[in-house]
Amino acid sequence: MIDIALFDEHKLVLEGISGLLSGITDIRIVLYCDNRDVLTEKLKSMQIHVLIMNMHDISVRNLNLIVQLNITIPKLKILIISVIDSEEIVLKTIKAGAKGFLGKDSDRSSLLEAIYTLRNGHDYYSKSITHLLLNRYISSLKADEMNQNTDIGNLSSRQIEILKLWGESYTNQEIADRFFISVRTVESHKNHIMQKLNLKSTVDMVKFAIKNNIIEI
Amino acid sequence: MIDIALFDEHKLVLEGISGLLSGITDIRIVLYCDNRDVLTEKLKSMQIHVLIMNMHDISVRNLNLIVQLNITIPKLKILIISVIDSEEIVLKTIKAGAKGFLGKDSDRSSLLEAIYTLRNGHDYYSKSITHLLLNRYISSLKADEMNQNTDIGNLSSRQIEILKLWGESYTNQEIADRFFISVRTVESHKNHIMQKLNLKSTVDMVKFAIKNNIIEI
DNA sequence: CTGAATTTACGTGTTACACGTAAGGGATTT
DNA sequence: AAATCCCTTACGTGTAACACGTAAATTCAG
Repeated sequence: MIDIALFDEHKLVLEGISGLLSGITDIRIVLYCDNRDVLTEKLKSMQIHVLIMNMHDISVRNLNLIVQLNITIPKLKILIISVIDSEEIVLKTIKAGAKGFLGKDSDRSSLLEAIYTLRNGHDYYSKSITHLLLNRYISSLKADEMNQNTDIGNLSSRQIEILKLWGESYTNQEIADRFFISVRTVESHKNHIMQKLNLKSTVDMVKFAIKNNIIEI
Repeated sequence: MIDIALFDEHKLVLEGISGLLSGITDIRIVLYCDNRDVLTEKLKSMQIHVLIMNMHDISVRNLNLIVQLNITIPKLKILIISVIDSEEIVLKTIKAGAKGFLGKDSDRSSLLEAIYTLRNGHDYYSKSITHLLLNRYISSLKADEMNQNTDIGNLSSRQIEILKLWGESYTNQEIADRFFISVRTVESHKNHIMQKLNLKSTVDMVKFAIKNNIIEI
């Protein structure tokens, strides 16, 4: 048996969703709520599996509600329903901690699917959302590839070694000790790196090293 | 009419795919190729819409082939078929420039769907691939969120201003001039930032600033 | 083998950082 | 009203890092 809570500030929507779920034997709606202020308190006192929440807009209040619920009641899975399936709203709600999102392409069967999926501990996104996220991811993958391949190859292996340690906040002296060379030599290496890459400052050198996966953020 | 090329080093696979596509009136296989060395030349001399390529393994040769084809024949859409639908192979082929990927869950109808989708200029990924990519993206989104929210809020607006300029490789003197304050004050601000955030070096300060979107890479 | 690049290193002057100290202002608390 | 906390400003002093030039030994490729 799955216990559901419904939250929306319009009672009509509550009734509509409620109707869609009537007749399902293993789904039970145990809370209807149209008041944001009492929602958290009520949810805290009950053992609810899935909260279905309608997102009319992407207000900070809504996002905060999701974040707060995830903190106070981690077991509760939040399923978002929204007619607005813009990238922004989807990404922000997921980041806030929603475990499912039903876009405007969803029907009764995908609602049920989503509830069962969330109950089983997995995420659920309707088709349109899936496409949207996927496109975004793919293009970010491709963008990644574009931004690779600067001229790390021009640096010698020694120079990269130095850069790597320096990028982990070692002092020149520590680097010198590690390689059994003089501090002045470490300085020379860094000078050469700066000249070779035409960098103006050490800040730029950090950025370069990060871009080229020489150091981790 | 869509013109297709098939590439695989095993002739059996070529015949198998060919069989799946026979009887489709608007799809025409115009090139069967089992030899990597002549593939590019033949493709260059023909006007082919979709290349179907079987990926037995994720070798550099295969990935390079995709990259090279995308450079020399940009109009050509590459559709990958593979029984290995590991994350690695999928991500790498997509990054290399493949426009579609059919995992082991695919059947004849999804092959057709993929061909038409690619011909229309869109990407196509079979269900298992879609799930795989989506999970990866979602977890990266959530990881992002985890790594956010360090204690940027503890920095005063003045301190952030200083950090921002310094992160763009301005010298202390330049920053001082811009704000009509002493160089020593700029130093003080940076000292306070380091103390407050418990940073050991300026390298760490750059990393902090990047993590918290104060400066761009 | 020869020229170019790498690795090593120093000199000298400037800039940045570390750590402490401190005064004045604004906001909040007691 | 006084005490407290934080922010902004600033200095003193010593150390570390950087800028720029120079240079020798080594390595590497044409």
